[in-house]
Amino acid sequence: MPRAGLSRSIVISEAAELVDEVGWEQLTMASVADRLGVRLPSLYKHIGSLDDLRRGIGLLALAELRDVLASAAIGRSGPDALREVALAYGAYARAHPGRYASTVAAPGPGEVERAEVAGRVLEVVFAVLAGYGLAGDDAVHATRVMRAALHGFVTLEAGGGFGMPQDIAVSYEYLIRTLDESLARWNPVEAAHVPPPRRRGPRASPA
Amino acid sequence: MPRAGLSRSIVISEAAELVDEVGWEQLTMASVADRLGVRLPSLYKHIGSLDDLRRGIGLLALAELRDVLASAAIGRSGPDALREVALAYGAYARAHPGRYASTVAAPGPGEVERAEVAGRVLEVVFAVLAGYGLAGDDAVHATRVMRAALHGFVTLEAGGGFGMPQDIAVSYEYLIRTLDESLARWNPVEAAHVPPPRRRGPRASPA
DNA sequence: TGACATGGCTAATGGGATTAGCTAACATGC
DNA sequence: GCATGTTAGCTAATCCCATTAGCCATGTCA
Repeated sequence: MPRAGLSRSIVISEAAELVDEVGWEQLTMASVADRLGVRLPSLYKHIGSLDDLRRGIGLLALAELRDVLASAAIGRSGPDALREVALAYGAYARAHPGRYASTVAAPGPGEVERAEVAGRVLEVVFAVLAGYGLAGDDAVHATRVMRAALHGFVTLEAGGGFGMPQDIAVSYEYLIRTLDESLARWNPVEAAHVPPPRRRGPRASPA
Repeated sequence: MPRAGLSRSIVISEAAELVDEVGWEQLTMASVADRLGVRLPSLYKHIGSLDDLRRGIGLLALAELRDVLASAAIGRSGPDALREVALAYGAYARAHPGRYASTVAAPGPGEVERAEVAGRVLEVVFAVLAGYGLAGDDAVHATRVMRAALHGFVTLEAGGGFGMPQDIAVSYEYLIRTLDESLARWNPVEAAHVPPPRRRGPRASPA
């Protein structure tokens, strides 16, 4: 029985390929073993469990995503940077639907490494927002708005949620423009709109 | 052995409760059977399969969501309607995370009923957009932008994706304002921004 | 070369989905 | 009230996947 020459990182990359083909939900240890040409239990020499494998893919994907976004942002700023980053984000999600899905789960309590990588993705976004003069609380809220919009779009697209015949790329351009205008015109939301704060008492600044 | 008095709709509503408690991914026929106090195979007298059950929950949730949104929109228009609908959307997703997750999957080829209900949700959104003077292609693109933003936000929130301490409700207000401004200032994206059309030749109007 | 660590394997366990087939409960017509 | 047919819930059985235990060959390294 010749050795297959596996390793944790090989298993994870192969699983990442697989998950892009069959979907995040369909990932099984059995299918990964099949693809690697080994018996199922052999994987446990490299991977602790299916959950462990999923976390590994998530980590890989987050790192890739950060690189992709950073490359898109490099040498650009303001609307230009926003647009390129948004396009790169959408392109990554489309090219790697399985990996992309893996990036969503938040880091659990013990997942220091993941929190770190996720933080490096945030850095890129913050850099883009800095081009709009946003920082501090504003940047946090703006990041959420931006992430929500991009993530929601690619998720719905991947899920086949856009049934109408209109061109999806055009819709994405509208989304980017919406974000651009919002960031460019950013200013505090009126306190009146905010529901009564649950804690910490009323806040002087809304962000 | 007294009868349990089950029916398809009872099983589905009970499963919907369950899925709100344990999460969409964790739904199993076994746990539903447990909760209903019957043996696992008994469910198959009412439900075709786990997938069938999931579809049933999705249908139920979509109908509920439509009602919730319609109620929020009633008697309002423009920014007011937008805001109330957005808040209702977020409230539903927070109150029923499992059900909400079930609404995402697009109707498959044979799922006429689901497509119908989903269409009725869209009607509500279109009504809101009409308050901004949007119709036709514009309304389709605007709907996608709006859905993407709302869906992305509640999904990330549910997934624990917002780690920073800033108030999430405030971020949501920023999101709503972003949408409001975008809808109010809606106009065609410049053709230059749109990547070369893949088919149907170049389009005169971008939408 | 020989001992050791380790990767891949077979066997076994446990849980969930699904199907087949039994039987008691209910409805219905007499 | 009783015969009859339908059907809901049950047990038993099958299959697939995750995970663990323990065997043994491979490769390393003194």
